[in-house]
Amino acid sequence: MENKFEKVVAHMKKNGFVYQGSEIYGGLSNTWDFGPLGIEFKNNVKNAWWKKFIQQIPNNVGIQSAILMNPGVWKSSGHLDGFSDPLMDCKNCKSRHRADKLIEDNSNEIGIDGWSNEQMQDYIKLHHIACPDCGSHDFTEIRQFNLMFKTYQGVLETAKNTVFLRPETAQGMFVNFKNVQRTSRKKIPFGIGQIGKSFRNEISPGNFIFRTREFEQMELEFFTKPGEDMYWYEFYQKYCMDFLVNLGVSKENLRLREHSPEELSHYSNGTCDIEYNFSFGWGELWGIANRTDFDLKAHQEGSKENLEYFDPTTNERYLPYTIEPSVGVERMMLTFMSEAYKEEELENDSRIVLQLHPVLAPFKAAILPLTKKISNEALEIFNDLSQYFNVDFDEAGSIGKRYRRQDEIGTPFCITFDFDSLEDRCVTIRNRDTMQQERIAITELRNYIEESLKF
RNA sequence: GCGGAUGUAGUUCAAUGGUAGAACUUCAGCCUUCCAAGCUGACUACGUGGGUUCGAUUCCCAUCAUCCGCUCCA
Repeated sequence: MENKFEKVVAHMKKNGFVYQGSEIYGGLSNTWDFGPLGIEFKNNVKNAWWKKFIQQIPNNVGIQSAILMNPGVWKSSGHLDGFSDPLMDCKNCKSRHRADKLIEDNSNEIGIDGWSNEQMQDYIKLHHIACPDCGSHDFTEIRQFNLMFKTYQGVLETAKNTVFLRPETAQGMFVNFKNVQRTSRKKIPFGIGQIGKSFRNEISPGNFIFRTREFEQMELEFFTKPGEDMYWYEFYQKYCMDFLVNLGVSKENLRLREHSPEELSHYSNGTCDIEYNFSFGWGELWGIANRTDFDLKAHQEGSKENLEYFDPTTNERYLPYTIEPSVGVERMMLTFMSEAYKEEELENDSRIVLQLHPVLAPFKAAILPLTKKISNEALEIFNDLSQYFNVDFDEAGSIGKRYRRQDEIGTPFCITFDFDSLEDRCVTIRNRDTMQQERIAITELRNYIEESLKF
């Protein structure tokens, strides 16, 4: 098990799942590009989520909102104020600390949220709060780190046309709550989901694609009647967990961790994380939060628009509560990849196998002519199957070598076209995980593969 | 952002103050009738920019990137 994470990372780089961003220019810190296999894999992860969270739940619908939003959105959501950290460095030992945490950890002060940086700085001086690492009292001034990317809409760079790249996709659902409810005619409880990029100026990103400043989220905002929120909160915990398990993540490597009251976000009265046992430690994968009516209320106040839901059966008006399962696409990719990566010892050699669920595999099958002499005939199978699935065609090297190549990139089925196939119109299909082979008619291939894609 | 480590083909490793060698991979050709076979050949590297020097991949500085800690979170 040693350094499994490194092995997985090396494997992804080597096979063109992921490249260093802007590599030929020396890279750009913390940016990663997805290669041919990586984007297939990523799309499969997203499509699997969409299928389970939008397509198969009758009350859920999807949207795609703009990354750039009116700055008022971020003012109301609390991101403009709450998404920035007051940091100070210890001049003696060079460690970095959050000023507000220093005060909270070293005093009985509570509710210092509204304090200005000067107030916090003065408080720390006045109460001789020391560096927790070295005990020194020699801090730099507080510097504000805003976690939101900032840019300008229009060619003038003025404060007035400052806009932000969204730090989460969730607000797109909240601000469209009325639009979606009206046009989709959904009744509470219903959900709005979205997959898209978000941007956060993390102080310290890292662990490969686990934490990047540009990342992709899959978020569902599920609107419930107040009082029914806890039911759905628990429902989605289980639903998310099942999603992972059904796609091949073992239960031992998953755990549910409830947030303590102290670490709850400003918007939440209940949050739990599904954590995965990455080789670098347990890491948060999926956050399921009960956001109450915080967001709709905030936007109702900020926009002066009435966002209440009218319940036609009871004639009640209320602001719904929101249950939010929120997950990062890249983290989920890492989870599936870590889970799938296996090194197997065979009789005389070994193989690396990616035991990805067929739904997630970049190629669903590879068509392999036994020799190049029958490539053209085998190509017909490729031409047929590629109408329905992403499939590969490989005629280079020995058949054994080609099996191994496909094993390494997670292809669940290898279809070998041999000389008998010319006559009997059957092929050998070989299963990646069992290494069992069976002979089936070419006309059955599509059904055979399709069966494996149900989950 | 701070501290520490690292930086040579796609990968893993060499060598050298006189501009680099191999294995595997990849590609082409020959061969090959179901699990990394063989033969022949080919492509490909000193992260970037300065400095010292007659000359730098090698020494020095800066920078960029990666990894590990601090921190944070989907």
